Amino acid sequence: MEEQGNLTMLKKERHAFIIKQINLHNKVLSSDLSVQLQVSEDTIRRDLNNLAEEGKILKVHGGALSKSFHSPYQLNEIYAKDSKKEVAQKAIELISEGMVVLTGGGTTMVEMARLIPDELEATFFTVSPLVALELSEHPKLTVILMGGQLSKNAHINIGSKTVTDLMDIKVDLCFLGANGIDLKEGITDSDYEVVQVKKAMIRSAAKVAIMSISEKLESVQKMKVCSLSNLEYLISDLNPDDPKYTAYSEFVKVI
Amino acid sequence: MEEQGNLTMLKKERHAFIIKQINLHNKVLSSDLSVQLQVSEDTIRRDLNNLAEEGKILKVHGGALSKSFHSPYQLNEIYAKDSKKEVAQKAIELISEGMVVLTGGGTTMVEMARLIPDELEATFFTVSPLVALELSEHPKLTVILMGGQLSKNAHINIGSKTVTDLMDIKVDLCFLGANGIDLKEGITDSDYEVVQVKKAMIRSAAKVAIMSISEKLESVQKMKVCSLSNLEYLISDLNPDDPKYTAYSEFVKVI
DNA sequence: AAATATCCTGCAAAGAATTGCATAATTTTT
DNA sequence: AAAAATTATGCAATTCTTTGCAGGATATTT
Repeated sequence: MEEQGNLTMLKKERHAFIIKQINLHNKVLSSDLSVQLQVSEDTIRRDLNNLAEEGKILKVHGGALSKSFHSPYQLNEIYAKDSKKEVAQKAIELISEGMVVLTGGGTTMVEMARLIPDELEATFFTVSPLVALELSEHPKLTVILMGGQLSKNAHINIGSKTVTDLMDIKVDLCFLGANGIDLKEGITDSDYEVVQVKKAMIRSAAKVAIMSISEKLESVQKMKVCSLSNLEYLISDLNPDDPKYTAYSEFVKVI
Repeated sequence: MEEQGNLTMLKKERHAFIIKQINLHNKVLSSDLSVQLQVSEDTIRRDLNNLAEEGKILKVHGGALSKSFHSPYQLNEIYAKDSKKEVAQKAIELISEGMVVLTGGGTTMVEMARLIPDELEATFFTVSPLVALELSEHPKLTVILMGGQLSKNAHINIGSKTVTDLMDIKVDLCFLGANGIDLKEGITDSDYEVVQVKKAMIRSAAKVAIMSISEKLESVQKMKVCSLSNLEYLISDLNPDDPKYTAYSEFVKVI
């Protein structure tokens, strides 16, 4: 994540970087940013003031904090692990204005829902009630929850109704979590009904992105969802040029 | 859950940590916090003073206490919750083994979902993702979430998809919240799309029960959902023989 | 009432923020 | 394309905050 070397970094770029850091770690220090962005602390402070005026961060002595830090929900809130946030952040960068997106469930997906910038206008279909609720906090998104029977464990909607309803939609990009990812076996999962829904989701999407923390690479579950060739993107917390990734990069865009 | 290792902890972070501890244990000791947060007790005391000035905690000799037991506002909140629990409990008593039930959204409905006894085996349809998630914690229930577009405010699914899907189901009993209840005007609500969904829910149900805290009696909203004659039950926190209820008891079973 | 623990006040050092100003970069106008 | 206007950046001097500590005051316990 070397934003340096680029001698001219525009103010807006720095702002974007700062926001990203805050989303990732919930806080930033002026001193750190000064080093990372190679500008004086004065400039950083001015940046932080700008962002605070825009209401995007909470400026405090020494740096700034995520706004959600102060929200009433904060108290019981358990923040996602940084690696999940990283995955979520990378995923969001694939979404562009006006897109129609379909998402599965899981904590990484919930984290993604939280991190979507306020300016983005898009349509989100989801099979997860939890993701739907999180997305519904967003000011500009249209959120459509696919109905169906609730799975006890995965907290997503399943069953024939969900599958047939998915046949009626056509989306630009589908984000899917995965329990198993393997070079030969592709994407695998352990629950029959969940697999059916994931398959239907993939059929409805022009492009599919798998989001997963790197721990799940090289693991295989009982049932196959799809092979790697069905995928467009593989998003994990790894660096795209990580050696663990090279074999995969022949089949999918690794991010 | 140690916040250390992070060499610089900002003041606001400490405050957040302290609040979290107080919510967890109802009290904190300055000496403990000094160790946990790796700052001098003086700093802790200053933090506690800050938080006390902001009215968030109650500072006492040796540390601080949760304020929640002393604030009249909190008491009201708890009281309001109690009356909702009462309504929810009465509603549950209408559900019998094997029934197929349909529910709307709202805090009372969520409360009901929590209180359903573990032994009950039944099928629940709901238009509320929140209620669905709560119901899915139950060991024996089958939960089906009706899909649709998420309403920003009411947190229920709305739109034509929801309405047409509701046409396909037939349930024994439908539980509905209400914003307005009035002898002449019947059940009323303020949002067009919400009203459409509620009407569809009523059409799908053999019997309809309105759940509402008594404050909402004698209030009228802009749009009509149905008249009292369409209802089977009216459930509130009032006693069935309360004088406020007598007029209603000619049209519906008051509980 | 003596011993102990906790609190408060003022102080000094370190770090952070602000201000004004000079300089450089960028955009707009000519 | 040059000139002018605007905006962004870094620096130095000043001011403000935060923090830990010392010593005295105030509680709390025994």
